[in-house]
Amino acid sequence: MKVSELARKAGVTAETVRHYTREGLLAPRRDPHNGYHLFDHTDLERLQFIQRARTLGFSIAEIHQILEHADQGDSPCPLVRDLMAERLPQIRARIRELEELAARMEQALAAWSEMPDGTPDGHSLCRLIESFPEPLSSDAEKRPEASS
Amino acid sequence: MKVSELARKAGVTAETVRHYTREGLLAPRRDPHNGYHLFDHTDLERLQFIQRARTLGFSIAEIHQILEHADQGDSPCPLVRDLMAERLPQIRARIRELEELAARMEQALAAWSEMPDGTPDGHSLCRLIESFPEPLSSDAEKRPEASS
DNA sequence: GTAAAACCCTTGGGTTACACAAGGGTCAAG
DNA sequence: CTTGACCCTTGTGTAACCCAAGGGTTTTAC
Repeated sequence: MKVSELARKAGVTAETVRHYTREGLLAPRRDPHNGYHLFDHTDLERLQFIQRARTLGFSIAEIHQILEHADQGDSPCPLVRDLMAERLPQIRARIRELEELAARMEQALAAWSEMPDGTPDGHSLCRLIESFPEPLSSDAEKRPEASS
Repeated sequence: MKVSELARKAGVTAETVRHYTREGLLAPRRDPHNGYHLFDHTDLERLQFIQRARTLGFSIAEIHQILEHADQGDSPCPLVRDLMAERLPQIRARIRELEELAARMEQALAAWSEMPDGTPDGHSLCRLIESFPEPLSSDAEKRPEASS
């Protein structure tokens, strides 16, 4: 099958399939006549595997490692376990950070009602933001993805 | 003061200061003699404001808007409130996603003990991953930042 | 007084996981 | 045989910086 059919069966875009192919996660045959990528059933399984791994938080680079192990006949499972054990506390930490962030924002919104909007006067831009504690210089705080 | 001094006082890297300057968040004077950026106290306040806003989840582009409002003498507070009200549910949603992710990973690690590692056999790459439910094609699940 | 250390500048490339557009070849249907 | 639907590759953009290179400047130390 060709790119779009594989993409449809797996529920991803054709661009994603091409991306994975470029990155070497998928290695389809080529139609020698026109250069089209030709995928088979194992490619579909592989793609579904990739998707499951993505929902488990693995990066493309990590999945690449996992697939290489498997392709060499080695069990990738120990690697997978190590990666998970490494990532899990990071996720937990991230959750805590975001919870603190949400708490700060709620606190800010609540404080609003008791604070006049106030025009910036050269010493204050927005009290609402300025009234927050200065971020400790050595903080483990990482930015959330502000993807509005 | 010069770049490094401002950076040190605010607890960021000199690169970050230069980045904000390039992006127009900071507009230091220039030493006409050598072209160095020259910051004053209001730049330090501005930078600290930026940092607080960052810990509140605002993007650089949003902070740019906020600062522009303030620079024109308008109160940026209503804008800030709108942005927060918009972002907060996104943060909450993100927390839920990450919690589900963490739960899946824990489930996976727990399931491990009852599952042999198993060499990939052409139909299975890693049961641990494959035993997870197929991601529903239309999922709102966004990837966590796998920055190990 | 001068040489090395420490800073400053700009430009350009790298990071993640794709999305999107351009420019052009291929293929099935009418 | 001409659309329209695909396919290909290549290049660009995204967020918020980090880092290196190449080259000027200032400060410090001997």
